[in-house]
Amino acid sequence: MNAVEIEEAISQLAEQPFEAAEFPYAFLLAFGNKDTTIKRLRAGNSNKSDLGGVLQTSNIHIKTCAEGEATVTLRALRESPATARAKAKFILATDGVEFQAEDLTSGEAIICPYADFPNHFGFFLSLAGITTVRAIRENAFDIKATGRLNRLYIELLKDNPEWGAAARRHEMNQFMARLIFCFFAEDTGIFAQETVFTRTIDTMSARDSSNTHEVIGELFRAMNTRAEDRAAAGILRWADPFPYVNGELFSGTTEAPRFSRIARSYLLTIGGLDWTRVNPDIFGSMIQAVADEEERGALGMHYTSVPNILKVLNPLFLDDLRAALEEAGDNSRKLLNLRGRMARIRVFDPACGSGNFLVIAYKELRAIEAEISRRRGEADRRSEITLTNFRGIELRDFPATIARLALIIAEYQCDVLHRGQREATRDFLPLDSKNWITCGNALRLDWLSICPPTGTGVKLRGEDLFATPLDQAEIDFENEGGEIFICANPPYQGSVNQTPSQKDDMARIFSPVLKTYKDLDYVAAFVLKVAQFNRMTGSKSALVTTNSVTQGEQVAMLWPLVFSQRNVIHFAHTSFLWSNLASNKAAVTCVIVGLSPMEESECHLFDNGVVRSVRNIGPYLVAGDSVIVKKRSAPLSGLSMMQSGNKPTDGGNLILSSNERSAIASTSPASMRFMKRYVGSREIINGGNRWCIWIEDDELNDAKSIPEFRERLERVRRLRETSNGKQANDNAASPHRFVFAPHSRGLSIMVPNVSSEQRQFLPCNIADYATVVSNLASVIYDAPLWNMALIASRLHLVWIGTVCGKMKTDFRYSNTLGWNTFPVPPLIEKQKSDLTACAEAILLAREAHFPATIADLYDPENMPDNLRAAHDHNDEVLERIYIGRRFRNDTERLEHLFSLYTKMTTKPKAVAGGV
DNA sequence: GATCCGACAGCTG
DNA sequence: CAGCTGTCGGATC
Repeated sequence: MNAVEIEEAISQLAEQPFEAAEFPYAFLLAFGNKDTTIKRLRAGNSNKSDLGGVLQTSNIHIKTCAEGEATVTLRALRESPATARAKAKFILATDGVEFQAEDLTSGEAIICPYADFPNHFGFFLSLAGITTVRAIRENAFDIKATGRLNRLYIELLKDNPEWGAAARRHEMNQFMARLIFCFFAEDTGIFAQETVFTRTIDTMSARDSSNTHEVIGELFRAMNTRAEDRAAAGILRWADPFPYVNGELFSGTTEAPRFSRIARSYLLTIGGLDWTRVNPDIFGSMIQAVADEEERGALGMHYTSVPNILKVLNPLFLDDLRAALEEAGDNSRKLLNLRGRMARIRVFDPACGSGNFLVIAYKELRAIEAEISRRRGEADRRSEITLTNFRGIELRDFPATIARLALIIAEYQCDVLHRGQREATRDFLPLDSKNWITCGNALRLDWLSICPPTGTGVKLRGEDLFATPLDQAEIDFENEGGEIFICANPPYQGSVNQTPSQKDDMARIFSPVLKTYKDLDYVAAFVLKVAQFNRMTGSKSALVTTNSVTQGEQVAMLWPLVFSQRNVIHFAHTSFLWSNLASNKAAVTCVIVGLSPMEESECHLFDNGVVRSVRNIGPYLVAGDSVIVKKRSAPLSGLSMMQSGNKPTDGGNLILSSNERSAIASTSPASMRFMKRYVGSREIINGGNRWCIWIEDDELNDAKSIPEFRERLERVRRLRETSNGKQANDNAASPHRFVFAPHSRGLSIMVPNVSSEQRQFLPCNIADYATVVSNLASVIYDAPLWNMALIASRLHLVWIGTVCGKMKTDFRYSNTLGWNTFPVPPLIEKQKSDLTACAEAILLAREAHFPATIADLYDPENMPDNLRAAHDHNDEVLERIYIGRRFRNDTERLEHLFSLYTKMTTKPKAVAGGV
């Protein structure tokens, strides 16, 4: 269940007559517990309550009671030993009149009339496994309104299928936006009489709903007609009290879809909600899901929390403005200048969704402006910050419509907050008619025409920004001091999952300037376009992106282009986990990169809550020079060749568990010679046995005499045949072979391709010739052991952690990016034999703890002393080879590696003589 | 022929 | 069910 569904279930529960015995079960059911869970609680075997209530382990202890006893009951629940024993997170007591609950983790409590408890449902959301951002939890209204509007939307489409078709989609969206505006306006004093919109529909439209659409249409028509034109337009008398609104919101057709009786009653219910409580930044991001079938299930998936938005906006420009405010103090002149500067600031979000970033930016600017006006003694002064300075582009029609509405609502709320209700209402209508949110594809639109660098309407056309670089002086002149700040959380999409249309967008942006761009994430197109725009207009920008564009192979594709546009990273946030409303959170790790086309003397690097002021930030988002490491197909430093492991592409059919292996072996003893040990990342790290079918070409007939193998090979053949992958197709005729099989004899060194960032050393191990290493690990075949000493070193881990890709924030090992690029001074034989001894010592230290796995041994909390000592010695020996002593810290390690890498890749001959 | 990646995905305590 | 940590196979070079 998502938050909206839970809210609906809870509201329904509160409307029904209170039944003391049933309430606890109904409550748990509303929070998404399964029927079987409830059944077991009823039967008593999973009910741990010692008070005759209902206690669900690790969740909640509920007890209903006689009237007037809620307080004592809650105390009893709090003090009950069973509550603690079952680790309950919440306690809840109610008599049907009063409702009391407490969050035992945070100590927060709720005491309210029974009928009001649905308004606090966010308090209990963690019962449903939904851990939300606090802002959302506290805005029950936005979730409630979204749920109701969602119902209405679906109901209307049922009766008016043509409104759902592409041709009328925009009208439908606009219709919904108008309704929302009217609900807001009638509750907040924008319409002179409270609830006039809902009441008029209720009284003027027939109960059978047959003319509801006509009534609404007439009201909309009134709001699109100026007072002086109304007589001529023949506006009906009952619609006349409604003011002229327009602002394009009510222009165009004022037709409304037909309403069923159900739809009409939904409409009236929604009108009855208290719309003063709407929070435009949250509401917008939730409501955008209503019109999108794919998103409806994952409500709030793209909600960007306010703290995350401020991570972008504060360092981009708000911190600077606040510092200027601080500096101005009470100096009237300086305050005036600052206000003038702020009035010219333009904020542009080329992927604005429902306008989250713009709304927050607007609110924050208004707060600063209000403080200026307060200090100047002009508290109720009209704001100089205009909505026209907040521009956005959004691909989907409904969010684009909502974004405009959200800004309008934000403007009104800011006026009420900073200037007072009377001033707000007086100046609000009619709405400005300019359109500042463009519905379209940001990667195809000309940003210069949507957010031109001058306020006077001169349009620069830049079809190909590279082909026609504009003269910087000219732009400075046109810009007249108004700053532009770009902020966005554009869509991410890895190359494999891009739609044909997205691939086409990528081609338009990158093909003129880069040969191999197809492995870039979709968001990279926004990064480059932003950098181009910065260079042309002098704007500064900050984007939330997937951390992939600052890692691994993408760095060498994207960042040279960004730097060639003379942009620098003037601030950055290193990887942080995304958080949103969905119960299974979007599994994505983000970074924030701030780009500036100016020379910045001071850059700010935000790393896990700590800010550092640094001279420069490189594309891997580490302090220091902007070194870019390129993939190599062979080692830079005379190391042994490392390869990918063997790739099955078998749908699991060539892979066997221990059980499967012994089952086959017992029926066909001859099968044993065709089965080899099979290891990938998981087996290297966590142990465990897997096996694979390994058949040489000349043994195929023998192997096929075993029925189980015959069937498995047939399944592999079918799978490869029907695959979309060319390589799989090509190998369909030889299902007994892995599609890629470099397996060879001899001692191998294996490195898992993915492993946890928790470990202080990269896991690696050796294998004998009988082992098949999977494509989830990299291998050095027939390996001199000193190679392993390098892999196991702290230096290598620091290198891999910086220049390779990541899985979330976990290490992802790559031969081309990490091993082949690893800079090592030339090694003499003595050094190699020292390192070999180090590697042997590490293996021996591990052996002393047989059968502990790598995961056990390298658990950072419980690493055995002898193993730690062996690694310490290994690092000592290796680091002496680099600089004659231990490095002081990882920063020094990385700086040295980067500088050695730069030397070795630019002047390889100079290094050969010794470092 | 060989990889690097996933607005991820599957396991486990 | 939430934290943890690495599968699998394809598009791309």
